[in-house]
Amino acid sequence: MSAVEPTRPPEENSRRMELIRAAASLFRDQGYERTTVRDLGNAVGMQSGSLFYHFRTKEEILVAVMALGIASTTEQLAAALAQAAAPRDKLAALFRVHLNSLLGDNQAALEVMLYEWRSVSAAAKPALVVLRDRYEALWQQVLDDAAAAGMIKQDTRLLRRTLLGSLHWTVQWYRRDGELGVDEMAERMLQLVLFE
Amino acid sequence: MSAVEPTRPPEENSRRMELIRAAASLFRDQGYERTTVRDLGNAVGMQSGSLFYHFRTKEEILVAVMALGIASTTEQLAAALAQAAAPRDKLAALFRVHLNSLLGDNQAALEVMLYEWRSVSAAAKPALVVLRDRYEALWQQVLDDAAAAGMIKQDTRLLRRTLLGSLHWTVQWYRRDGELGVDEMAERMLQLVLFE
DNA sequence: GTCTATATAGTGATAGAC
DNA sequence: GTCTATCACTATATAGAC
Repeated sequence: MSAVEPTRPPEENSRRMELIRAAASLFRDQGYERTTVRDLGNAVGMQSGSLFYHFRTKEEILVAVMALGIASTTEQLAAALAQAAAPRDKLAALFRVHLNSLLGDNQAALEVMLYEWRSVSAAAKPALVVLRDRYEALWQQVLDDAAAAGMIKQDTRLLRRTLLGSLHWTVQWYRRDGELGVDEMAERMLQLVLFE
Repeated sequence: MSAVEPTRPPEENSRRMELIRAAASLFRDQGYERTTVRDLGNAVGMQSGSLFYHFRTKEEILVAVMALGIASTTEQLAAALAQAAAPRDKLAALFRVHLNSLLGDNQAALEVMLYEWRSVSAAAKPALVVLRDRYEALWQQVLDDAAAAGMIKQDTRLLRRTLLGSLHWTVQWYRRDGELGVDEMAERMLQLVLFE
């Protein structure tokens, strides 16, 4: 499988990345504050003290989870947009990529980024904000193009914020065992914003 | 001012309510987990041990904050809907009441209800869910009427969830010191969903 | 109803052996 | 790179005086 993801850095398969992924699930399920370093060690089969060989603090783990969540989502969105030609298809990509990154299998990191923001220290925020702004800039561009094509409302800056809010909040009510699939829901949410 | 709110229970002015309001602010600003009982006592000028005369556990305070947040918002919405006649005015009331309850002065309780849900024990959730469902039922009725009148899209159940998500998320980006007032923003967000 | 004092348990992080 | 052992601290909650 090594040839499948040739562009990823080598740390992808390291112990450190294994820890980040385990932390993402725990932080999502229990919250950052309620997850102890003992929980984290347990999840990867090591003692809590050993974690601090890989990370200096618990917060450093949180930041790594968040950076992974937003960066990998941005990567996926950029790839999807590159493949889509029509404005309608680019719009659809926004919804589809975001919801899959949030609600899909083994996708916990983006949710942590969105919902544990308060636990990030002031020192660590700027770097994450840069990543988030990069993601939202992709959104803004697609929305502006769609508005120019007369497909959606013109108030695109507020529209971007309301749409992202709608999508972010799905984690609070979406049930994976329900009738509605993620891609299907992405399409229906897109329909709500299109003129026709 | 006692005649202004004649229907409120007597506990409104009690020490208990004072504590609930202080807790709402602290939980909103720092999060429930990061707020200690010492913080809470400090905020109302008492020792941490004294809190437990009024509440059995810290979680009981959280639940009281949430119940206040959702119940008082429901009350305000019901009152606003009773005064609005046209479907357009009822729609506007949904946005206006919700945003003011979330972003207005001294309005912390609803935000706590929305963002600290994970810290509520399974035993305490059902009672809060009843209150939340009552609030959302008001929304659903107004949206159904507006859709029947041809003012908004027909997929009103998903629309309710996306709109509430949009509104909930405003706390993450809205700046009270910015240019945009709460009522003005409510109107613009309404515009985004109206056919014309 | 509030205080002081404290029980009980858990937390993040460190030091040094291996 | 991981383990064992533990430090230093903080948390919620309780007991009994006032």
